[in-house]
Amino acid sequence: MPSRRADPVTVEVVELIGDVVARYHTEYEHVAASHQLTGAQARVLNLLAMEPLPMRRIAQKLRCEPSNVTGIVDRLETRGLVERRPDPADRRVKLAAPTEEGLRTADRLRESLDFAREPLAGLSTQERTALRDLLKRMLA
Amino acid sequence: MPSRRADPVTVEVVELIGDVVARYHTEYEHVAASHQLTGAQARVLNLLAMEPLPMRRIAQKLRCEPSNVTGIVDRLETRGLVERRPDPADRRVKLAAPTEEGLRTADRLRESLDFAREPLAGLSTQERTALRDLLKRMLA
DNA sequence: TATTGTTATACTCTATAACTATA
DNA sequence: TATAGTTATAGAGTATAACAATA
Repeated sequence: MPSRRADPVTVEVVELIGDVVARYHTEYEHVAASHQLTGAQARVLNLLAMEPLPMRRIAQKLRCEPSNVTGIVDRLETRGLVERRPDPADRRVKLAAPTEEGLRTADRLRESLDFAREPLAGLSTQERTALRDLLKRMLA
Repeated sequence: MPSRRADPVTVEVVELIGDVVARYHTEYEHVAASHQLTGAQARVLNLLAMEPLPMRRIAQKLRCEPSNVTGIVDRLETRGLVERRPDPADRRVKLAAPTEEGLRTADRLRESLDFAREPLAGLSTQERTALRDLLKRMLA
């Protein structure tokens, strides 16, 4: 292998992706903070708004240890945004589910995020389609 | 404003960007960990490998409070990867600079990252160019 | 007076290991 | 015995406020 040095365009794309990542992260944390939530809390609340999940599944989605989820859900529960329910099928399992207020907060969170993520507005439909296809291929 | 609901393609692109962000983050942390560094430490070391910086500037680059940089640089300094130097022009300022070993680590880190980021290899030069231009417009 | 870096403090996220209650 | 969730613990990143040295 004479060299794995990337060509100039690849280097540019990698840097741009770094920019996208930084921007995405900054905006996500900012929107979460505007709802008095940390990034991790916002992610969990958003997950649970789609469907209630066992603690273990949350950890898998977040790619972290199950012990961490206990604290995150604790804090959401203290805030009245999430509640733990027993799983009728397996008494070892606790299902974390959003409360009514949690669902409302998740909705407002998602609206803010849609808005914050709208740097795409400057692209035409054709361009967005092209971007979608390229990103898909890249992640394949 | 009747609705700010995004069109389906935009939703798809936003989700794909979320995937890219997650993947980038995972790989960055993984590569950093393989060098016994946290993500924040790797980012600072990478910054300093480009040029020595005052503590204040590092905080600005990381978008965090200056007090946090003290600890991160402390840990890099304990590891012998970074050193603090006085700024001859302003005795209040401390310049953080990589040691020889720090530069070597930064080089190996960057090589690993180039390799890890190579999902781009599946795209042709034309496609990479198109992706670059779309990302640029998106970030403009 | 204003600025640079640090310290002190408190909170959150993180992983590891040990514990409990179920299965 | 294996699994789900928790607790205990320790390390790291984060923000805020107060401080010393220097400008």
